[in-house]
Amino acid sequence: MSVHPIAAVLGGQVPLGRRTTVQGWVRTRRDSKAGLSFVTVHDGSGFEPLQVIAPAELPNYRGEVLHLTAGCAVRVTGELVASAGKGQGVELRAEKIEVVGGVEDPETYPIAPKAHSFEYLRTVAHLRPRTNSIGAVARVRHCLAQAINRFFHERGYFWIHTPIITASDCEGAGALFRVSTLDLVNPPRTPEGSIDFGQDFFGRETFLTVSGQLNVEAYCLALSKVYTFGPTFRAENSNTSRHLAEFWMVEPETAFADLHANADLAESLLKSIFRALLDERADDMAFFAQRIDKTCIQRLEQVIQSPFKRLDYSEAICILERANRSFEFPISWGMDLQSEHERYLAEDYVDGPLVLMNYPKEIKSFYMRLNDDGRTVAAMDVLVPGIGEIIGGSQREERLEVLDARLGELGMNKAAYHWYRDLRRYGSVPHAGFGLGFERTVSYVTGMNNVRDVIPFPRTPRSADH
RNA sequence: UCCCCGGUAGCUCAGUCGGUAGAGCAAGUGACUGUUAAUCACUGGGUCCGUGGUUCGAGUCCGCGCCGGGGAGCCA
Repeated sequence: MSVHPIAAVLGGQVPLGRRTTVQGWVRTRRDSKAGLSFVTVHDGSGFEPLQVIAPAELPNYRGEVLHLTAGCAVRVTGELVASAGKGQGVELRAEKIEVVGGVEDPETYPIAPKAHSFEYLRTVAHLRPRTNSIGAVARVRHCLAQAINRFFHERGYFWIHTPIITASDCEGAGALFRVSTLDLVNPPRTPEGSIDFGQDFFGRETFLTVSGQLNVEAYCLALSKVYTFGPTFRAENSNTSRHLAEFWMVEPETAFADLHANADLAESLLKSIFRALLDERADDMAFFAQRIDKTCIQRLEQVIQSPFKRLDYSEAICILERANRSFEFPISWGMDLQSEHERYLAEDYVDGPLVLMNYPKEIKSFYMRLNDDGRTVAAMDVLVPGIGEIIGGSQREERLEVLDARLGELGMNKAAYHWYRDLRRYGSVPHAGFGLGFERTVSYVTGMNNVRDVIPFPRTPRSADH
C-alpha cells in the first residue's frame, strides 16, 4: 500500500475509490452515534488536514480510536471517497488505524485544539509547528527561500557560502558574539595582563558573522553576480518584535552596478518572491488572510503591481518637515530617521514599499560610496508599512583613496581591512548590494507581527531554550 | 539598555473595600448528532511567578528579584 502526503491526497493525485495510506498527527476527534468517528489528521504537507472516517467496526475502535486526542501519531489505510458531509470534498474511509505514537496525558498536551497565544506557543517551540499558524509559517519560509534562490539563479547570480566565523568586527554593524575555545575561568594572559587570543583556536580573536557582505564582495569582483543566504548573528540587547540575535539574511552583490540598478534588483526580487508565494502557497496565505491579517493577500498583489516609490533622503526630510503632524523627535537634514518618521513615510505618505536613497555620510557605514556632493553616500533602505526597514544596502566605495579617507575619518584600523582594500587595488569596479532581512520579509507577507514567530527556534536576549 | 503594562487551573482571563479563589476553552464521563471552532449535562483540576515586609488576616498593599508583552534605541 503506497503512502501519500495529505496534500497529494487532497490535491487530486489519488483517484476516488483508490486505497491509500496517510501518516500524521491527530488534530481533533468527533464521535457520532451513527457508528463512526471523525478524525482530522495533518502531516504538514499542506495547510489542510484530511478527514478520516473511522467506522465503529474497526477492531481497535473502542480500545484506541475512541481515545485518540490531539497530537496522537497515526497511520491510516483506507479508501478515498467523496465526502458525505459538508466542509471537505474527499475523506478517507479507514480500514485500519494504527496508533504509531500516543499522547501520554491529553490534559497536559501543550497544543490543545483551541486558540493559543503566540507568546505561549514560544514556550513550547518544539511542539508549536503542529499548529496551523506555525506550520503555515514554516511552509511560507520554505517557499520564499526557494523563490529567492530561483530568482537569483535565473538571473545568473551564484550563491556564495560566506563564512559564519569571522575575524573582523568590521562594518560596525552591531555587537558580536565571541567564538573561542579558551578557558573562560582561567584564560591565558599576555605579559601585559590582557587575554592572549594568540593562544585561542584560530590564533586570534574571532566572532560569529554580522554580515557576509565584505566576504561576498570578493567573489563579486570575480564572478560578477553573487549572493549570500544564511544565518547572521548580532549580540545586540534588542528587545523588539523586529529583532533576533540569530536571523537569516539575503545579500546580493552585483559588479558594474550602481545604486539605481541595486534598487531595481531589490524591487524585482521582492515582487518575484511575493508572486511565487501567492502562486505556490495559496492555502497558507488564505489562512493568514482569514485569521492573522485580513489584508495580507491584497497587500502583496498591490505591491507586485505598482512600482516602488523612490525618494532621496533630502526629499524625505522636506516631506517630514512639511508633514501636517507633530513628531516626538523633530527632524532636520543630517539626522537619522526615527521609527515614527519611517512609519509616516511608509504608512501614511506612500502606504506601500518605499526606497529611500542617498543619506548623509555621517549616519551610514564606511564602505558606502561617497556621492559627488561630498556629503551624502549612495545608500538605500527599503521601508515597508508595519515593519520599517526590510532592506538596507548601498553602492560600495570602489575608489581606494576615498575609502582610505573614510577609514581615517572614522578612526578605523586600515591594516585590519587589508584584503578588503586589496579589492580596490586590483581591478576595482563599481558594485552594489543590499541585505534583505528574511524574517522581516516573512513577517511582512504573513502579517505575523513578531519575527520570533516566523523562525523555528528564536534566539533573543536571555532566551535560547530549545 | 530605557519607558509603560502584565504574571491567578493545561490555555485565555475575571477576582470589587485586604477576609483562604471563579468563568470560558481544553481534559474526563455521559447524552445527542455525517460531525467539522459541534451542542447539552456532570466531574476532576490551584506553590495565585519567587522572596522579604506591613497586617489579626495578603491573589489584593509595599520593597527586591525573575520572567513575559508593547514601545524606544540599535538594525535586517
